Order: sequence, then C-alpha cells, then structure tokens
Amino acid sequence: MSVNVTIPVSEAETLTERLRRGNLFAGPCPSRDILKNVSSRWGVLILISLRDGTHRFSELRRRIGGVSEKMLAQSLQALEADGFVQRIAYPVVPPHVEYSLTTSGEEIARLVAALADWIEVRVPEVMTHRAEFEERLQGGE
Amino acid sequence: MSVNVTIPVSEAETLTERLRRGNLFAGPCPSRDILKNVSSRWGVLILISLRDGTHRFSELRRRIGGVSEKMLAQSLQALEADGFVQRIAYPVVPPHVEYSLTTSGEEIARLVAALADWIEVRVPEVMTHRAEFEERLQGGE
DNA sequence: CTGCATCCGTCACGATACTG
DNA sequence: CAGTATCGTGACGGATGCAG
Repeated sequence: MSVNVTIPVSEAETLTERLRRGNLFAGPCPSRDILKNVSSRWGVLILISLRDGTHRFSELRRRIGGVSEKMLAQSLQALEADGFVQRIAYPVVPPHVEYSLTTSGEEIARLVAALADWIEVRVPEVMTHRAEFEERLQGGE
Repeated sequence: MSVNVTIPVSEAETLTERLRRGNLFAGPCPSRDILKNVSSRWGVLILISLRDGTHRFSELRRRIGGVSEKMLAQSLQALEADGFVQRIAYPVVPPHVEYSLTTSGEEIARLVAALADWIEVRVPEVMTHRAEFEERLQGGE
C-alpha cells in the first residue's frame, strides 16, 4: 500500500511540489487509477451532475445520455471507493438511494467541470481544426 | 458537421452558458470525443509534458513511463488534429520532429494539469479511503 | 529517429435477464 | 427502484517488423 515515489525536485521547489505524493509519470503509481476513474467517460459526467446537489440513481441515468445501468453503477462505486461520492441507501421498499459529492468530491468536480466547460465552449473551433487537418492529409498525399 | 445542440438555459444565464456550443450530456455530441482525447491515459501526460516547452518524440517516450510507440504516436496525432499540439518535422536524416502546445493547447493543458496536481497531492488520502471502503465491504457481508 | 502496418490478446462496454 | 450476473462483441493497447 506504499505510494512513495521519488520525484525530481528542482531548486525552485513550489508548494504543490513539496506536497506532491504521487507521480503520474511513473508507470505503476496509483494516481493513474484515480485519474482514470475521475476522467473516464462516465466519471466526468457523474461528478458534474452531482455538483448541483443530491441525485438518485435513476435521475442520473436519465440525465446522462447513453449510459447503461451497469456502467453507471460501476462508475459510481469507483468514485465512492475513492471518497469522491457519498452513497446513502434508505432501507425502504421500493429502494431509495441518494448520491452526492463529498467535500473532496466537490473540489475535484470543480476542476473537472472547468475542463468540461472549456471543451463545450470550444467545440466549434476544434471541429473546424479537425476538418482542416484531415483536408491537409488528403491534399498532401 | 453540424454541432448544434439544444441545451436547457435557466433564467440565470451565465457567460459560459451563453457561449456553450456543445453538450457533453447529449450522447452523440462531438465534445465527448474531444474530452476523450484530452483526458485519455496518454493524452493527459502528453499535454502536461509539453507545458514546459518543445519536446521530441523520443523525449516524450522516455518521460512518459510505460507508453508504447504506437500509442504515443496515435495520441499525439489526435491532439494535433484537435489543434492542441503543433507538430514540426524537419526534413533531415535521421528524422527530427518537434512537438509543442498551441495557444489553445496551453489553455486546456493548464486545466488538465490542475486536475493532475490535485490528484497527485491527494494520492495518500484516496488510497486510505479505498482501503477503508473495501474493509467495510468485508465486514458488512 | 520517427513513424506506419499488422497481428493478436485482453478487457471495457453494452444488452439482457434476473434478484431483493 | 436499484442494482447483480452472465455473455458476446469490439475497441484498446502492446509487440513486432518494416519503411523513409
């Protein structure tokens, strides 16, 4: 369970540099897994969805277009295990389960949402660039 | 090539809300692809690596632990097509190719790096939480 | 050195059916 | 309603060989 990783530290050692405990550039570092859960196809959308409060399983399922029950449950569990999502199950029938962000979940969701916002705003430019890029491939060959 | 997507707009319409052109929550929106390239296993590390300047193919390969030639080339091309990475090939032998961030690449790399930094710092807490979570599963069953 | 092409194993993912 | 179990497919990703 050790996560000690040697990292190169320059003379100009910043604050986050001193606090950094993982190293994404080292292959077997657990930070890779964490990033994977958070930045996965459905992980991103779950985190963003939960930013506006508590939601039930079926609400999330409806909100997130194209997600299957299996993947939603799986992704939610991964985020719960990492401590980003809190799950509360009320022992009633029919079942009632609520999902919300933990404190650290809110923090990381903020960063993820910033990335998502940037992308959604820039979709047109990127698509244009993609078209030009592929056009250049045609002409160049 | 149309990317028009209807999005719900509340009365409190923010700035990014008005500029938003894509919708990650709609299944077939191209924003999903963009996010995928950027937040992919190797895309993240490439963007972060290029933040400190221009690098050659083999430099990136060495720096990013565990990446294969194939995936590095593939990921770089995806990022180039989307306009985040600029590729300059010098017509010499042996070949010499340099990769760097475009302006929009720098912007998105900043956001990705913020996410990565946050994760690397929190690796220990998350690992602890994971252990406790799995322990609870044992005891609860 | 920097790729591209090919083969091939793995596993992520979706569809479906079933349980509490 | 909120999952779990099972199965089948396809995409992802690694290894190797080759070209410019």
